[in-house]
Amino acid sequence: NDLLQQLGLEKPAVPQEEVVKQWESEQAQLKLQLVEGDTEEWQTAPGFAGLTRVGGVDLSFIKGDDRRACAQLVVLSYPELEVLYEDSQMIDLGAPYIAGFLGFREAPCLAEAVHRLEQSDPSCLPQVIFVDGNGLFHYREFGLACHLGVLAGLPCIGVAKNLLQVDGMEDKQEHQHKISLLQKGGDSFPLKTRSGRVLGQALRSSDKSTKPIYVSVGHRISLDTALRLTHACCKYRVPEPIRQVGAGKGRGYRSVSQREGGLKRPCAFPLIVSISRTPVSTMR
DNA sequence: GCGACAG
DNA sequence: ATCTTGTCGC
Repeated sequence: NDLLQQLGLEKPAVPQEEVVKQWESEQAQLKLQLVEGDTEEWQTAPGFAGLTRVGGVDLSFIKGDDRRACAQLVVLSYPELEVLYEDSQMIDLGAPYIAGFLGFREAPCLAEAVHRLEQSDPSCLPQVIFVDGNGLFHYREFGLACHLGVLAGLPCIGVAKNLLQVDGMEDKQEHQHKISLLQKGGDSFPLKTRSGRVLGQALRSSDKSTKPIYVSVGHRISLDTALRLTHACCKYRVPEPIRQVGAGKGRGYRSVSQREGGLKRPCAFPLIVSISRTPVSTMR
């Protein structure tokens, strides 16, 4: 393999079929550790009393390169939704993107980001993490949000911006019709499997957005709690924790104080702990 | 051949 | 995921 790399050639490719087969069994294995219901006191408390930190994670890529990416974790205060902590790290993805197996590509590096914070300042760990992608609303009921939840051992909520065609849930037209019935922010309808099991909820996250977001359980939270908290974290269509992660794309070198508005008050936490080694100009 | 395909 | 300008609407 070293010789092949020196010659600029690719390593012998493992048949994707084999990889998928392996990953399917790994998903089934990890799924055994999944916890579907509420496990924290704040989750059932009125107004989510006791919840003070919500997290968001995401990966962003450089145009032509599907291997190099910037993995980010942000922690926001709740209910203020102000940024308390931000971690950006350039990483090299080992795994390719295969629909239904996003977790193998993204979960490991995101779990590492959580681990870094766990080591540096556990008191700043998020009590729940919003994940860009599905949780139980998935072909085998184990999407990225479940995957990360199990790896990190933290409550996670899956939020997808596009509908994943799971099962034979229903006609696309019937789905569109239900969407048209969502009148205001907070309105939602269940995403049921053919057997009647509810895997998620389509949520109109704000009054202004017509296109819903798809919320599902990741880990250690109930769907009802996930839905209510997601709505509570939406100023715009995308939940603030995930939106703020996006706001940090390509800004690995910039200090937070240079960002719009800067800090509104002193913060006990370091804002950027790890450093992106990719020049800002190459991002986005 | 055509549609589907989270990020 | 990423590439991209304007445009329509509140």
